[in-house]
Amino acid sequence: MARPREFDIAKALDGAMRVFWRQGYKATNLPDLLCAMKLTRGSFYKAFGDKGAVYYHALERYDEEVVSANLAALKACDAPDATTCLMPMFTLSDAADHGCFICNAMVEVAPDNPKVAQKTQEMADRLKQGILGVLEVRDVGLSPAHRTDLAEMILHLYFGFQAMGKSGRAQDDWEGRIRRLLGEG
Amino acid sequence: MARPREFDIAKALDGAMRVFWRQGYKATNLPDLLCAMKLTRGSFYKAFGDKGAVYYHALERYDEEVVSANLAALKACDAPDATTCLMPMFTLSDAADHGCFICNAMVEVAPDNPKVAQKTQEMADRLKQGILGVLEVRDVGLSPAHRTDLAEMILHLYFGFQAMGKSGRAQDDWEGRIRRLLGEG
DNA sequence: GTAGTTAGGAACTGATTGGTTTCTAATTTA
DNA sequence: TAAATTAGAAACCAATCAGTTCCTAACTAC
Repeated sequence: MARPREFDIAKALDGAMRVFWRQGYKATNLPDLLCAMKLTRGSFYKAFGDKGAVYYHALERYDEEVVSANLAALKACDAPDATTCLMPMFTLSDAADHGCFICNAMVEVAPDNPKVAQKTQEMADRLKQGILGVLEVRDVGLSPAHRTDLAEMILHLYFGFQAMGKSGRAQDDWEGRIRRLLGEG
Repeated sequence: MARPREFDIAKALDGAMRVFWRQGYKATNLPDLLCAMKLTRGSFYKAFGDKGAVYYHALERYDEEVVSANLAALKACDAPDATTCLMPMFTLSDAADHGCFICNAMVEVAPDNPKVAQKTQEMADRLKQGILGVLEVRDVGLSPAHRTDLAEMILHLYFGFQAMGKSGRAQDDWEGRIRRLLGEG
């Protein structure tokens, strides 16, 4: 006894993810957000509550889509060396030329939003585990502690890379660097 | 034949630097900014023009004060190993528990402000040169190209470290990692 | 058909935004 | 003393902000 929802919640959140990813939280106003979600104000507030809630859901979708796809690619890689598998993380694709949503959320939103802070940490941990998995399958000579350290360093390199990318800095030869870091030179 | 300015421009910009550093550009409104600069609206607009101009000046002051102090410390360090000299960069002091202003500006402002983008790149380059200086005095066995690569990696590690720090993540043993990265283990 | 829920659109709220103007009083140099 | 410039406070501006309300129309299940 009710008219069914016409828009697709997942698709709407996809649009929200994209616009928050590109513009950040504060810089995205309601009209921007509604346009990206293809929703009107009424439907928006009835379905999601408020802007902050949608931002969190957008983070969740980034986790489910982008991060998961990233992890799957790391896992599926069959190159014999770890560097080759990790390189895509250090190639700014056209689709992601606005940086990494996790990094953006950490810097802009996390400091005064504990829920977002925790979510970004969880996502960073997932990435780290993915990197660790790549190392475990290959550089078997390393001690587990050393391997964890390397994964953490690559994760930090990744975030630093993403942050600097947002200033438009030209990117350099990361393959050689990662290779040397992992002793695969 | 004119009443002299009573407030200290440098001190006012210092206050602006602190509040922008802590809160970011968008999250800092005029009342916040005026309070931090200890200025009234009238004096503010007459002396500086607008909020955006003050943000840029705040970045410049960060460069002159914080970055310069950082570089001076790197240069003055007399420890025999590079790691010991670089470690302070990876220790979040109380004074800077809101991260690194350069990193914040890169992520929040640089994407749609070319002047800020260029300034952050210049500041990052200064940091890199400082790191490079530390390496040049010590690890003389390295080739120049390898040394530049290492400096760039440490710079990226630093920015990644700062970004992740904003999510409140507990910090781990960076001394061991840097030491191993530089072959000083 | 009717109850219940949705969509879409528009109007509206109260608060806040960055920025301007206008006033008086103070302080300087010539 | 007179011209010039500042400080400080307040009122004011138009625009924008997130969020609410109200309306009609559409749709589904009972």
